[in-house]
Amino acid sequence: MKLTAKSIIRRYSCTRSRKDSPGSFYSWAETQVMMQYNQLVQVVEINNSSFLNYPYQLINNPADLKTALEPFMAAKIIGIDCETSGGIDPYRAKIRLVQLAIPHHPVIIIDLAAIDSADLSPLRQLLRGNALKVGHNLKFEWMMLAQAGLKPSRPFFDTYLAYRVLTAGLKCSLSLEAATAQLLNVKLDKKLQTSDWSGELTAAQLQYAAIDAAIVLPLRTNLKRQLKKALLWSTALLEFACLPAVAQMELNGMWLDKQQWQLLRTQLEAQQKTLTRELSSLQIPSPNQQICLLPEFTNSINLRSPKQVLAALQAQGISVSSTNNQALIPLVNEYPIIQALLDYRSLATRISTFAEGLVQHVHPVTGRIHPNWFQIGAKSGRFSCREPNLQNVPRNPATRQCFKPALGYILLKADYSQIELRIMAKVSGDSRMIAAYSKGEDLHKLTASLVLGKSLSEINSSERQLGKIINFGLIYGMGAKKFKNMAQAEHGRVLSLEEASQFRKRFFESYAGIAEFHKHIRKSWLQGIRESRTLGGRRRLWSKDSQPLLNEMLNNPIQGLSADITKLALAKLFAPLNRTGARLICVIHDEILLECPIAEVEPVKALLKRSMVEAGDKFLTPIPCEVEIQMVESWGG
DNA sequence: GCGTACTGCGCC
DNA sequence: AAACGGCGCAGAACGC
Repeated sequence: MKLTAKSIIRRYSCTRSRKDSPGSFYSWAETQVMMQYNQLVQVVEINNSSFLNYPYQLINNPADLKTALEPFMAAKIIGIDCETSGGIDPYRAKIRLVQLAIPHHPVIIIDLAAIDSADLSPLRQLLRGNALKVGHNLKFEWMMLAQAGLKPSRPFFDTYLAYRVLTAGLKCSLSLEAATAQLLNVKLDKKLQTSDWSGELTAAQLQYAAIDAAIVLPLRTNLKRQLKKALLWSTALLEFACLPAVAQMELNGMWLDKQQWQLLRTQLEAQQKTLTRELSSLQIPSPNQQICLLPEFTNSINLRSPKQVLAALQAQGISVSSTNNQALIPLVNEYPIIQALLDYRSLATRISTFAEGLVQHVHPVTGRIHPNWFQIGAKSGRFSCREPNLQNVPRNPATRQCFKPALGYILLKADYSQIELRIMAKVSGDSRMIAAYSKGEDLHKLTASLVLGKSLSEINSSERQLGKIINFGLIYGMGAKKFKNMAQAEHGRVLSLEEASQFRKRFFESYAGIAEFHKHIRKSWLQGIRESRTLGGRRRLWSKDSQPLLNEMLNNPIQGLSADITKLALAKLFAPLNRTGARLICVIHDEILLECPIAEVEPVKALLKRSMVEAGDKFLTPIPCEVEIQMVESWGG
């Protein structure tokens, strides 16, 4: 059906009138309407407010604090910012200033160095109140205030997260400076951000501090309007609701058994030594090679250099064009040295990135690992994690067994079962998938049976594994060639290109709903649409100078909704979890890790399951959502 | 000597 | 033309 501009706008307004709530969701058809609308509208916002000078009041004694906060107690919306001395690590830095802003009122700057913690109760009460707390990257303020015994309560409006929700997929700075320049046409001077906040403060420093708290209020107004206009309000609310859980998780950190880790490291290094000897036959090819019997004098290559490895392999008569796993795995049977090479490289990664790298992030104060969690780290809406990245710790038991709960605690490890396949079933409405899930059937087995033309009961575990590769590859648009390679590399099954494309064809014949879904997305891709939406309404954009890839558009609605679901679960979990002794310590996309006092396992387990299932059901119904929870002594099980 | 792009690989 | 997607990290290679 062809839509006119007018009908798109009419249908769009209809969609917009839905009630906004965190995690409210849209039908597939509605997400299509949003996209078409956004193709029509170009929004230009200009605001010339001047924030060069902003009135403020410095508070440095208890009596003034009480008086100064009185107008804030009745406020519904408060701008918040903190300045810290001694860095930005919540376990080592100290808050120097807390700045609070309400409209038409001087900013209150509270000097925490001058006021005793016991005299801060008016501030504590204010932050615990129901007012909306607005700030830029509130995860930081939340952690710092929590460490000072001033933990702020919901609701929050984080202009940093809001700006990311609005611009997901685009390359742009998310700093307060960039956001105000872009959205308010106000140029902030951030030179003083990293100045010394520990001694006597200058008027310029105080002025700077005041502006940062004040500016987030008009920034919020602007962002809220744009979010609503772009139908991103419920996504933003979901992020805001999730924020305190993320901040708390970062403070909590995760314990690593350093002694056991050191033991593992020693073993890995010993293995690496053995492999190095096996690989000594790989040499730098040279036309007039000298034969030398002592390995330490041979011109042996650097095994971590792709360039040298490639040359050495080719010199041995092995015809390869790349030295990555994909290219080398098919050759392991033919050339034993290739297996040794692959093992060496795997060990090299596990030693440098993990054995050596990870342990450097154990915090000197807490003895735990506190990575930086980025709530919207990925264009799809997924989390990312840095310094260190706990989302890519090797799965092998010896590694993960070093991650343990604190004394008196146990780990609860909760997984969504096959969440992305279930999401595919939901968004495509594929009848065969829906029927299979409602009967509790195994989708990987089903796929294997459909593609191989066998009955379900005939499928063995190896064939099921092939089904898994097919499911996860083909739903995101994998081509026959890559599928062939993958089947060989990860499953050891050698397919001809014809067989591979035959399997691929059968897959899409078997799941006509998925084929239809792909066709639909392909169509909007061909139309040049530069955005993708999840059923939660979350949006990913592509900038004008980058052509969206079809497969990115096929993947985004699935991966993005998975993120929506996990975030809704975290938002639901946060408050009730705080009434227990359990702590959120890690999130790996569809997996949530809690550290739980042994005495509280049963109620916490029930709470965790309920939060996750409710979040899943909200988006997946009628597809059942399954969550598996394990109680374990370590992350390794 | 320093910053950046690339390769390769760990996870979901 | 480009053909599973999403990350972060380490080391080598290269350009300034």
